[in-house]
Amino acid sequence: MTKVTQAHIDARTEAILDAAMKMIVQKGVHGATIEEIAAEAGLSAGAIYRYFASKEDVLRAVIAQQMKQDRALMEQALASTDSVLHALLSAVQAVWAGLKSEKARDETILSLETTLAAARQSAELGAERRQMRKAEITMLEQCVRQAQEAGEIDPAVDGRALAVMLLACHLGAHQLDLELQDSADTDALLAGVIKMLHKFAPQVKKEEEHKPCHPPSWTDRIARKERYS
Amino acid sequence: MTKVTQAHIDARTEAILDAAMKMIVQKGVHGATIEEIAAEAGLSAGAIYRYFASKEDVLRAVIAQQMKQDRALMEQALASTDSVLHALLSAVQAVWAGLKSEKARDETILSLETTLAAARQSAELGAERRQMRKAEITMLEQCVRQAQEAGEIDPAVDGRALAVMLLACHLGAHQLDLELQDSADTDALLAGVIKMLHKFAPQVKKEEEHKPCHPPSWTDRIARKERYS
Amino acid sequence: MTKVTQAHIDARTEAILDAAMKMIVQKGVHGATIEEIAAEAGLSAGAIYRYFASKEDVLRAVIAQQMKQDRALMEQALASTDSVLHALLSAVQAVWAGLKSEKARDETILSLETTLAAARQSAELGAERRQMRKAEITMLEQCVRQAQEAGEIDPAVDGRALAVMLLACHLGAHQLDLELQDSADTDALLAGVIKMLHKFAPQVKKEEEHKPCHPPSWTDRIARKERYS
Amino acid sequence: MTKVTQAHIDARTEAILDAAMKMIVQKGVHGATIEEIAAEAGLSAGAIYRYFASKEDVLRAVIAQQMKQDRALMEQALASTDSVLHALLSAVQAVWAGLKSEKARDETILSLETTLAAARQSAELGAERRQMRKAEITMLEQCVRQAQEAGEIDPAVDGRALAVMLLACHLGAHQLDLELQDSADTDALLAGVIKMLHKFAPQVKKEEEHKPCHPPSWTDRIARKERYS
DNA sequence: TATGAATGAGCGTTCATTCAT
DNA sequence: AATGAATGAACGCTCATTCAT
Repeated sequence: MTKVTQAHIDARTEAILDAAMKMIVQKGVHGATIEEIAAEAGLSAGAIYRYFASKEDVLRAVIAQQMKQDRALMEQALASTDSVLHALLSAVQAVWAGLKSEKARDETILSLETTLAAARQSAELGAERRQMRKAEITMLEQCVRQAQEAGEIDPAVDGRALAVMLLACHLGAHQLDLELQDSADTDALLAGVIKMLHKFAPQVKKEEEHKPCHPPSWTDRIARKERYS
Repeated sequence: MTKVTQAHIDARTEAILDAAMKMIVQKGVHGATIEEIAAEAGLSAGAIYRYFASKEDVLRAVIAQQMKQDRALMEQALASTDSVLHALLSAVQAVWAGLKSEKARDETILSLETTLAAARQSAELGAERRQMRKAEITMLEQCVRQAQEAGEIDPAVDGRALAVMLLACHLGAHQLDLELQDSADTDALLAGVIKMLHKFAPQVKKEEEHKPCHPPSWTDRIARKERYS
Repeated sequence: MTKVTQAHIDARTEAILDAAMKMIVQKGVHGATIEEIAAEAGLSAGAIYRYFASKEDVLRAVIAQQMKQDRALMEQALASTDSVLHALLSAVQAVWAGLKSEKARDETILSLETTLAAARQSAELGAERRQMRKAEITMLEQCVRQAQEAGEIDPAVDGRALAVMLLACHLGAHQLDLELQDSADTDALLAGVIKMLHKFAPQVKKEEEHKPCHPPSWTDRIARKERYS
Repeated sequence: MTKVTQAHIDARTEAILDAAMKMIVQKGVHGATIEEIAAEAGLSAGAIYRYFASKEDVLRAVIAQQMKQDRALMEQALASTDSVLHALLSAVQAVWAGLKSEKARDETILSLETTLAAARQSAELGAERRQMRKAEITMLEQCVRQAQEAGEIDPAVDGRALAVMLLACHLGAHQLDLELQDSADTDALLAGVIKMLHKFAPQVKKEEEHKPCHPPSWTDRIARKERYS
């Protein structure tokens, strides 16, 4: 007899999560109220509770979704196989390219909000977050190791150290991008990272052959980049 | 004419700010209550309002203070003069050493909280934050430039790009440290950064002579560092 | 013309009342939700409103039904005719036997809930309840009177007083049984009441000849009853 | 510096409890809202939480107070020593006298409300309630035993059974009184109980010598009592 | 007729803020 | 100047009730 399909329920759930993400970004985890989230999702406050057991539950779902997307993004970026160094560079560039996207700011804020929530609230969330970071580091490390075996990166380099540095650069770049807003110079940062990776190569001469995929030549655009006001 | 000296007022103000900082770190901006802050500062809730107009006012003051301290820390770290590269490395190490200190976690949390507040609330706060980051980058860039002029870093390197990368590494390292908790491997990260800086040098041979100041040889401790579980 | 017969409507109404009774017993008048009642009755929440105007309406109906059942129970218990004292004792025992039944607890709770509702809510409900109690007392009083006329109870005894006492014992016994749960000693209470009734007999010698009907010898079981912990 | 004394706090607490009791009696445990209780106590809703941690806490306190008073009343009533039967009769009369008091109705409702809460909600409350009833029964039983030893009650009577019966009569009388309102005939009930107790005496002749203490001769007033309308 | 998604009023509770002391 | 009792607005959440399907 029910006309309301599972698809409808899923759509609503999705809408609530989107609305919640938007409000969290705008007002923060505590500042976002259920009423606002509901209004943003086109519902009344009470209706939220047909889809989530509590506000905390909504928050958890938002965070979980964001973490899943985060990891998927990196996995996918590292999936290229022709040259490991190439893949690494592609990954770096793909992630960096995200900074330019519309939702970058929101995602960064949400990520920081998650970091704080994980650092403070439930130990469970913290553990989950730690697992995610470890997995990310391990993925990067394997990538670096493969590049070393392929002779693309100096075998003397500590793979893990480089992986951690890359991840830190990634996280810091997002934060800087958020803080510097329009005047951010993340292109310069990308160029720096790429140059650094090349410096780690055994031979310094292959500096030109990797020319990236989708975002056409970030490196080139650095020169055109306006200086800070 | 007043019995209550300015010094007394300042002391109280300071105590309130310290207490607020502590509570914000523990509970977050919204989670920290005036009553808790007052108790931590040794006052009653009502007394706060003799020194600050509102809770938001307290928060703003805490953030402002944190930003001032942040900038001071970096300025001081870069004040060394004998060798610019040496100074840079010292600065990097000094900041990194902070990660190990008792208050590192608190300061990172507060910094992220500030980042979020600046990204969200008043445009004024955001502008202030942007200025701070720009100044930091400029400081680092000048440092790099000097090192290049002194022949310590390859002149072909984009100074600003390197500066941005260093700052991003710094910020990201703090965040990672917060998220990985005890299992963080910031030593490896420091080693990576140092190695990277050396890679940027024209001659690779000066790798050993900079041996740092207070925290005795982070580089050495990297080898002893246990792997992730 | 209607496909839906009156029988169907009655069956649904009955099912809803049963479900409501069950939920009221479990959760109390306020604690029972329409949704739970509906689920228990095998309907959706909205369907209830085809049979009852409001939740309060359902509650009223439940209470009315309970009061009707209450009175019917006592009328039936007193219907025996061979010996009036015998009938009285049978009635007492039948009611007491109910304490042991599965539904005793539920009925007691519902009865107390009804008592409270009658004492608080509509004056109409209160009047109805009062009528019920008066009728019960009158029934018992007539019974006692007949026993007195039959020479089974001392004619000097105030029939109404004894009737009131018997009813009070009955009500109190149910309440005690509810409160003492498994460790209740209602057998002892029954024995006391029976002994009391015999004490009221002109001659004390007929103490043995009434041996009850269904529940085999409550009196005998008293001795076996364990003491309170 | 505080002008607000402990006495003030105690007074407020008391006021809240009184208000809570009043509202519970009027609307029931669930129907009584914090706002109403606060208003009745002359406070705003939020102020309640300076004195009690939660609504449930207020309820618990009300119930605990009521139970304490209940037990105290019975203990005191049984404290007389000249004649145990006399004490028992006094106790019965004292409790019965309470039925006439202004607050009797409220206390009965509160007691029933407590009974229901104990039967349903926390097992802790239920256990407490059970303890209370057991203690009451034990007290009455000892009283009966002493009366038996003093030759005032037939030694063949089961002391515990009589005690349980007395308590049940007590509880039932309160309930009946609540339901019959003004037309209740609790005097007749008292007379019945007294007569019953005398019937249990070895010799029936001492029927006149106990003439009670404070409430002057309930027995006498029975005759004047109007019949039901 | 029956459904169950949605509403919206109202609850318990928290907490920034005020103010009599 | 400092207290902390009190306020009152707002939050998260529940649930009786409605109504499109």
